Parts: sequence; C-alpha cells; structure tokens
Amino acid sequence: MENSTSNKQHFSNTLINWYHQNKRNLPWRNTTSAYHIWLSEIILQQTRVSQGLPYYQQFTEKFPTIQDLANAQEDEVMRTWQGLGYYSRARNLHKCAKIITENFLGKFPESYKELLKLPGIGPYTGAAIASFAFKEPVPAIDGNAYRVLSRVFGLDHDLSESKTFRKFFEASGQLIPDNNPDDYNQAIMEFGAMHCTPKNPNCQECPFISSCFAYENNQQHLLPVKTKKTKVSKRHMNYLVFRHADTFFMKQRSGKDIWQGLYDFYCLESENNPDINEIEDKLLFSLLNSGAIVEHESTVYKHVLSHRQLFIRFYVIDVQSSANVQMLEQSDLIAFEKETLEEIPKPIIIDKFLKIYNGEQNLLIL
DNA sequence: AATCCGGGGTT
DNA sequence: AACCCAGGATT
Repeated sequence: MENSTSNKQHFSNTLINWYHQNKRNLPWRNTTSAYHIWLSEIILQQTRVSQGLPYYQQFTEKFPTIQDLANAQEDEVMRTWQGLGYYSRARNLHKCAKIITENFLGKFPESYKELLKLPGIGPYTGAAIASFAFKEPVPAIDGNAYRVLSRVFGLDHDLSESKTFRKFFEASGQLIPDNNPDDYNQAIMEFGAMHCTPKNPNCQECPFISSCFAYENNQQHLLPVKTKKTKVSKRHMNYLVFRHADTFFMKQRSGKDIWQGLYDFYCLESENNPDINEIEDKLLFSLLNSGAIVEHESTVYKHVLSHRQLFIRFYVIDVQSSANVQMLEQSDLIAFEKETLEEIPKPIIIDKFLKIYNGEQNLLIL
C-alpha cells in the first residue's frame, strides 16, 4: 500500500525521467542567465516554441545584455518584435529592462514574490524565472501544466474561472521537489507540449498509463475543462494609403486599441468595406479636389486575430502635389521613404500589403 | 470576474 | 472553423 507521499514522488520522478530522455535542446535551457531566461519566457507567452525561437535569436543577437535592451529605442524593440503579436509584451519588456538596469543594478530580483512586481511578469513567468534561474520551488502553471495535471489527477476545475489558478498552483506545489524545481517545471511543460497534447495524446507510450485518471476513464478529450470560449467579432478597416513618389504617409497607433505603438496608414472604420467613391471623409475630399488620384483599390483582406475578424481594404492615393503633402502633415501623418519604411514596426497585415504593393510595382518595371 | 490583446500552426 | 499556444494587464 503506497502512501500519498510516495505517490507524489512517483509523479515528479517519472515526469523528470521522461524529460531527461525526451527533452528538446532549446537555447534558453543551456543558460543560467536570468536575462536570457526572462527574455525567452516573455517571448513564449501564448506562443509556440517554433514561432518564438527565431525571435529569441534575433533579440539575443541585437541585445546581448539587458543594458543593450534598456538603451534601445522603443521603435527598434517593437520592430524586432514585429509579427509576434500581443505587443504589450514588447512594451513591458522594454519597460522592465529599464527598471532592472536603472533600479536593480542590472540584476533581476531572485524571488518569485519580487519578480511578480515587474511589468510583464505574472504568476507563470515569475515562477518560471524563479525556478529556472534561482532554483526556487514554485510551480509554473501554464497551459501545458493545466492539461497534464487535470488529466493525470482528474482535476476538473473550470479553467475559465479565476479561482482555478490557485487550485492548480497548490496541487502542483505539493508535487514540485524542493531539490529539483527547475527540472520539474521544465518537465511538466515539455511533457504537455510534446506528449500529453490537446488532441491525440500519445497515451499508448505514456509513463502514466497505469495511473492516469483521464486514460482510465477515457476522458482525455474532456480534460482540462474550459467552458467559456472567446467571442469573435468583426471589424471593417479601410486604409487610405497616401503616396507621394517613394514616400508613404503613416500614423503611429496609440490609445487602447489593437497594435498600440505600431505604424499603419490613415484608417477609416465602417460597417463594411465600401468602394472609394462611397467614402465620405474631409481629408480625402480635400485631397481629391487638389489633384490627388486614386491609383489602386485592393481586394478585401481577411486578417484573423484571436478575438477579431478584420476585413481590411487598401486604397492607394497618389497625392501628386506638395500642397497636398503639407495637408497630410498637418493631419499628423508622417512621411516615410520606401526604404525607411522597413525600419519601423508595423502590423503584419500592413507589412504584407506593402510587400505585395511594392512587389507589383517592381513587376511592372520588369 | 470579464474583457482585451496577435499571429500562426494543427486538427 | 475551432482550438490553443511556456499569459498578463486593465476594467
């Protein structure tokens, strides 16, 4: 008859053994640098390893130390982040680098509790850094940990409820070994990512096949429990792409909307994506009356975010006169040369449009 | 407690 | 089309 203590040890030992035999060789696992561990964890929030890996390499190359990151221009940090999404991560990354550099002598605080006070570091990331860099036995609860723990132990708390985090945090806190917290946290995440996957988990070769609640009760597809689905709504965005020779007129997004800090074009939103002559806009009206020419209307692009379906249409306007250029600059639009455009951070759909548009121009020349 | 915030890969 | 990814901040 096993007591509960040995069952707990069995779980963490089995998990860690599996990890040592199956782990991927990832760059942030070969360092004890809190800077590099922190960087990887911020990048990997809500992001698959395969998507985050090239960004991690770019960041470590461009910003070898946290001082390099702190001293960088915000735009350069955002440009390096371009395409990863959830851009508040990049803004908080920069903000945090400055705090560490200016207030902490370049060293991260070494406890979970203190790490939580830094911008962009929440319960998961705080636990990851505390355990990986400083060996503090605090459980890191990410999507993988929720899935593995709920299936193996039959924990059916609803992930949609906020109190559920504490249930899993305490459950995993009972299991994490004091002498090996970093391997335990790495292991439960790697096991969830590679073996105990959301769909088609590899139960036949699973080290927990004889003790897993979900397998025994055939509930792999029911665990973890998540009742509330994110609601997706539609938005229609119409971009007036003002062009004058090789310069484009851009605007830096601010406020609480999507893509904060990134640059896009003059944007009009409506209930649809109208033809250009259906658009009523003072600036457009004035420009057209001063000789501007509509040179291209794009098809409607569908760009999907996790909580929005964006329907986006681009209207390229050749503004023609320098009088019109002045009018645009008075409307808070900033002129960028085609080459300089590459250096500013843009939403991926804007980047894609510019590549296609400029590519078409090149094709016409050939 | 509910909502917002990206982009991409899998199924 | 639905799901979800090494989640956190704001309302």
